[in-house]
Amino acid sequence: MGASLKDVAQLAGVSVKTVSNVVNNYPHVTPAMRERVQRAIDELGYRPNLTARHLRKGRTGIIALAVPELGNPYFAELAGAVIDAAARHDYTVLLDHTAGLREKEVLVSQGFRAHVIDGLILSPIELEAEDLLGRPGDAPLVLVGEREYDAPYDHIAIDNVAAARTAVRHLAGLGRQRIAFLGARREMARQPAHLRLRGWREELTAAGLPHDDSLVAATDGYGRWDGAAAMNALLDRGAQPDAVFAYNDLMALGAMRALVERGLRVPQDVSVVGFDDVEEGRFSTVALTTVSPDKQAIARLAVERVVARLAGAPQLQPERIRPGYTLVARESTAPRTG
Amino acid sequence: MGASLKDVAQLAGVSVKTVSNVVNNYPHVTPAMRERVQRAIDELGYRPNLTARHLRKGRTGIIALAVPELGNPYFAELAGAVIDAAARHDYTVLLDHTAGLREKEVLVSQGFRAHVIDGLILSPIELEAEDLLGRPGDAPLVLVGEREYDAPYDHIAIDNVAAARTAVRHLAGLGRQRIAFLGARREMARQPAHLRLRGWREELTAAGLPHDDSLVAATDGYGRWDGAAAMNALLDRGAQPDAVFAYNDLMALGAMRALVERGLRVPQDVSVVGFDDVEEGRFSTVALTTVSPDKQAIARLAVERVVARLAGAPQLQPERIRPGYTLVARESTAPRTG
DNA sequence: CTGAAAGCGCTTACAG
DNA sequence: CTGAAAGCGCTTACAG
Repeated sequence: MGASLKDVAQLAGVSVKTVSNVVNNYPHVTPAMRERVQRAIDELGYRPNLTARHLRKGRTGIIALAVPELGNPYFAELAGAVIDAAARHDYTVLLDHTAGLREKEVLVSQGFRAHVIDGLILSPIELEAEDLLGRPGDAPLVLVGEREYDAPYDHIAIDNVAAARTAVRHLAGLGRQRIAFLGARREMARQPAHLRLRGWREELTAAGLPHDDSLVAATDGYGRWDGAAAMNALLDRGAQPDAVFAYNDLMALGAMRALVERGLRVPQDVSVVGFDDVEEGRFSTVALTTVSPDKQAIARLAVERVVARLAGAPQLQPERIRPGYTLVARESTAPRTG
Repeated sequence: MGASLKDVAQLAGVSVKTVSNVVNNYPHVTPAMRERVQRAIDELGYRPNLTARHLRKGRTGIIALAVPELGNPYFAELAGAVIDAAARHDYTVLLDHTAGLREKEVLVSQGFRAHVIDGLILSPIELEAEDLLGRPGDAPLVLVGEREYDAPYDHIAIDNVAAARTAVRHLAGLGRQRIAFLGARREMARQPAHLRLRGWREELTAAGLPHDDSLVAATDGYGRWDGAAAMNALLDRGAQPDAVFAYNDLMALGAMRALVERGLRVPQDVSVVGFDDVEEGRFSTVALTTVSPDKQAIARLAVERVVARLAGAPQLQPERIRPGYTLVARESTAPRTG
């Protein structure tokens, strides 16, 4: 049991209000009074009970972040950036992961831990727009990532179509003609890879290249293993790509591994481009070319948006915000010289 | 503004106690009463205010986890496992990272967010035993990882000396004679690599191999870049190792990258063993041999320990708990055949 | 099985 | 510049 405000007030011989003033650095307190109270605080080892404060103020200073999978370094790096950005606004971060399961995403979006979180940043995979309809509570929700919704919520995401086109253009510029796409899904409509696949298709057309659907590999997940499996499936059915654009770095890395195992050389035989710019791609034996979204900006904007809404920014319209990205060319798409 | 218990009670024409009984699934409530109350709850869209509950009960159901760096996949994977383990006990996880900075670790260990977290799991890098002395508050603290302290706290960590010896034994068994260690620090006493370096030294002795200090590379950090830099430094000073045991997988991966850049082959010229078994090592072009700590067990045990202390387990002595580990041999230490 | 009331530890008008 | 008092929304003995 720690000491309470009342205990401190009693020891210092003042009212709780005065102690509260001191604790909260209320300016108009005489130095003598401040010192007297501080002495009592030190003596008792008093620490304010934040829970009581929360109840009283209706705010906790905690925002939740829910990502699909912390094992994916993209989300781990993003989470780190969100924690830092939140700290700059004196917020702490409650972290949850959804495994990309709609059910879990719904649970989270409906406000898990009601009243203990002031706001929520969610990176959904399978969530549908209708799931967002009757959100109870008033904790602001900010969406992050490549899924798009017709829903009145802020959404922070780079322009995935344009970014994908940049990647494909890079490959086409290298003279590659049979550019595969790894990471589609069976039903395409609203899946995460949707926009990147569209970018792939658009840019192929722009480059005057046919888009051969046998060069598209569908997967169930988005990890290294899925990338390797998709690559193998493609090769097994005789697709013979000379380049691969993968949904993300993890899949690209898995694909590279599969290529090497089959005796194909990267980049000489097959060029590879990923998406996310996770650190690991910089250190793979063949360093990975990738689309690098500005993760710091994504994290910062998401947090700022939550904070602005909490500050009651008047008439803040739900907005689609597009942070920047760059194509980082590395060894996996080095021009054929040797 | 959500509805309160009182609002529900009023609408249902009962006392708040009765509503509380329903909300908390108190068994002795007549079905008719339960239904009446439930109807009022539904109508008002009532959701209990957890903050108030927390204040009243003195518990929040939140435990904090502080790791050095989420960008290190080992910690990201561990964090994921902790979140899952905590969920099994109905706890949510507040996540923070310390960058391995003593100052931040002290802050965290002193109970950041007092009263909002019920307990704390901390993986320290630079924290000293004395920093743990006058911990205020009574939130249980469980330590995790390779730093060891003479302090009355639970500590979950695999046997780092034995694990390191296993790795070095594996290398020696391959006939390697000049086994380098990557990841020491300038002042060795209490640094994280301490125990693994000791294991390296002990096993070298046991194997009848001299331990040449020129084969030990010190680093400042523990990332991929540090591993590459340490490897290069070692090679630059003409050390000529035929094997490398790195403090962790990230450093091992960085070292492999450096070796390849210098035209050295892994494993033919230099065998490499890491530590952590992060998924990325399974997919590197040369799959990485590693010591694999049982992360699930570490996470589970840490959470269980916090929960047990919160449940007021009587006379629970602070304990050092040692989860298991295995050596996973992969391509980076394949026997020389070719 | 249900109700009336106190209290968790704060903050904040409202006085003075 | 400081004090007395109400109230945030729950839970929990204590009665009945």
